[in-house]
Amino acid sequence: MDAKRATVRDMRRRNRAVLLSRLYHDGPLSRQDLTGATGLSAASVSNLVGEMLEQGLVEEAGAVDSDGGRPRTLLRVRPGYGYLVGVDVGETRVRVELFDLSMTGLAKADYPIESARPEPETVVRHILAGLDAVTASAGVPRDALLGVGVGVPGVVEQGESAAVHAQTLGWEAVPLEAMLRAGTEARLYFDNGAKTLGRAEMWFGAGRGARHVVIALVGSGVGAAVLTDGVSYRGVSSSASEWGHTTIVYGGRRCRCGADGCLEAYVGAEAVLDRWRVARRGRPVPGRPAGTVTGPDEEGGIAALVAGAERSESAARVLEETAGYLGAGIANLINLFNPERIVLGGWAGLALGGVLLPRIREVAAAHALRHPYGQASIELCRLGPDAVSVGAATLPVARLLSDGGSR
Amino acid sequence: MDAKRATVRDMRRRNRAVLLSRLYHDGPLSRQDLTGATGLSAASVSNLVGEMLEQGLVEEAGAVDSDGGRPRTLLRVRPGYGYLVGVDVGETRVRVELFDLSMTGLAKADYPIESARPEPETVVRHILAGLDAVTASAGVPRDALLGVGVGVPGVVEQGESAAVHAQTLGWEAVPLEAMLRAGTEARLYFDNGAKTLGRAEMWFGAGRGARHVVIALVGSGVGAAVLTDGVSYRGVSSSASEWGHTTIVYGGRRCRCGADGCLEAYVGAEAVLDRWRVARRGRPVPGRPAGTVTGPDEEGGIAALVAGAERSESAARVLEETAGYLGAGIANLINLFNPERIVLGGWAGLALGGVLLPRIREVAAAHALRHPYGQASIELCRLGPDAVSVGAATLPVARLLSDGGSR
DNA sequence: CCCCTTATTTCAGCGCGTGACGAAAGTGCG
DNA sequence: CGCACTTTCGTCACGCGCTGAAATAAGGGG
Repeated sequence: MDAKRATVRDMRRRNRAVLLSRLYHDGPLSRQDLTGATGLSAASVSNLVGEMLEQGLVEEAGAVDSDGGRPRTLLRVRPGYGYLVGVDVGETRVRVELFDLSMTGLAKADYPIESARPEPETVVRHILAGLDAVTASAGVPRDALLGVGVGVPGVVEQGESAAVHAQTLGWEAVPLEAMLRAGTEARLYFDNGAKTLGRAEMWFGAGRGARHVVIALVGSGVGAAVLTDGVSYRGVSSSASEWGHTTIVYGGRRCRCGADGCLEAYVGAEAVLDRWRVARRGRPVPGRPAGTVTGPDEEGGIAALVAGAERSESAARVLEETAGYLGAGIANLINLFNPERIVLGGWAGLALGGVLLPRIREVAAAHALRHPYGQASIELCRLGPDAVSVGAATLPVARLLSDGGSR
Repeated sequence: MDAKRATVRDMRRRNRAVLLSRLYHDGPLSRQDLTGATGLSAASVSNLVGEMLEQGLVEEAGAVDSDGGRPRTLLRVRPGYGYLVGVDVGETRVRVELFDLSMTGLAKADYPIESARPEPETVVRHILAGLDAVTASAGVPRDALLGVGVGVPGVVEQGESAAVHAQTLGWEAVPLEAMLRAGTEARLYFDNGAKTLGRAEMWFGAGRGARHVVIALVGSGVGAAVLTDGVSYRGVSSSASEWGHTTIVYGGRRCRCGADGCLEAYVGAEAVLDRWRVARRGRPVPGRPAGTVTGPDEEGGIAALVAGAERSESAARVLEETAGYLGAGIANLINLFNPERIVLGGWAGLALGGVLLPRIREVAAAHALRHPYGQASIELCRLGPDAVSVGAATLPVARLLSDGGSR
């Protein structure tokens, strides 16, 4: 509604941003290529690139013949211009990983979390320790750190200072940004872990090249990230895309969120295993709402279910039903968001999708409207669940690119 | 991903756009107010406003005392600078309406559609006739027409030339833009009718002031429009927000779209009446999928249902169930889009919402996650269903504002 | 009528992209 | 080996557009 005014400086920043993003995403390019790709005049490209070369933001990267004439010198973003830290706050461990600008991993530190409901202070301590550890081990000085991205399980309320609501950790409005800021001067960025994974997939995985992608993640929980032109959709406070808690079976199974018939209560890993248990024994464990029966080894359970499909009729039936719910849930995403591509991931999503993908596509086709379905492809994630920290580290990179590298 | 370069001219266009939008939406303002509101320097505001005054885009509108000093002269967008036409292609009639820039209706023409599956040519002929009729009757010359916005029932595929897919009209990829362009030189804009209604509600109705709104429309069909900062969310080809065909009861009632368990098959007007019929007779008409039983007077039926709630137990039950489905569907919107406000409308939505709104809020609260629910208010549309043409006419206005009025 | 306050306009200054022109860096042919 | 040709890249004068400072306009009060 209210765009902000533009000054002559914003223009330069923006043009630097355009050039820098182009160089970053589309590999080494010559100045010539850049004039064509961005529409800027050769003079401006030369000017802007010269400035960025001087600042060490970009560097020359060889040359390529140009039949007959002066060879083009290639340019790329200089990986060593700055470093990023990506943090993955998982339910069982905190991972802190250091990257250079080319997203090459340089160091990594893991801190296991014992409690199912860890104190925020503990997590903060782990993150700060990891920050020290990875920068020290790679010999990266503090002021070369462009920023720290943190992916958390739960809702990140972006605002003056980011706060986290994570039901699974028992966190309510934890002022994570303020807490971390007390211990470091690095620029901090926060987002939901599923969304950072989506970012990673978008930049380096199955989402490459698409403008409009929905990443659907299925693990113990179920979430989604909607990404348009590289930026993720956020509502009023960024708690958007709570796909797992949309109603898909009105009046159906009780979900751990307290509502009935959530998608998560049917296709979340716990829920799938619980449904399998019911299918084998004939009836559910009484008095226990679905989803609370957390096995010590859900991953093994899902693997067993997938493996058992050939021999066991109950396993096959549960899988078939899961494909049904998942396909309908994906059809909902297609109808609501009309994406170019749906990327299914998460550890359970990958395990189930590996065998169920064709069936999921069929069900989604039956539930979605013909037209949007025809424009969407359904694929599996290419990066593993470890990419959460990669995606978190792209948060400062995105900032750098959209700022054009202004300090 | 790839923003476009900026030149020094883009800057001026954008600053004009910022000023113009401010003036348009926030009523008469003085130059002084504008400097504060936009961040531009007083010199630039004066310069830009002077230019726009000269072009007749804005005009002075009185003055207001400023304790002790020179009074501020107020400025506003000049309503007669240009004129808009909004077209509402409904299922029973084509309405063509002429507005000035302040959205004051100047002339109107309706053309009934007899066939349930009208030929595109017929509709095009009506639109062109209406265009002539309204401009002639108001004495607006052709070159004063800023543009024509058309709202259609169905999916608008934006592209080189807009095409329309409207299942209810039996239209498949109708090249409406090309067809109209053959008969007029006006600038043409197309969007789904529900979305244009959402735009109207956003600019002049219940969405005013909110940055992030979802408009949920319930009539015979069910649709939604997601609006962020005044622009509506579109997917790859803008067929986004097909809320009515998201699955809410897995394996449930057959919908006219062919899938099972769509929201529309429960809360669409036809579906509600069908459910009521079933509730009264005890069983459905066999062999007839739900939703195809189009009564001649659905509106009367819904009114009767609402009125009958006090006496008839079956009516009360059907209403209660409807509130449940609608609440769950709205909760899905809240969870997925995390809006600031949900606006329920459409003729059936208003009729049902009038009595069911408190109950719908309760159900939505139970189904949505606490956090996003807490940030969303649920309200009723303020403008009637006739606002489709108003919303359609805002399409060219939006273009004017974002262009800063450059020719 | 003069002074004070506030709003608006004027003006010099500066940043920025552009087009034109020229330098740089190769290739191919005599 | 040198010259012509091709293609890429850098430099410069120019015009546009925003800004801050100073000047001017428009009232009110004494």
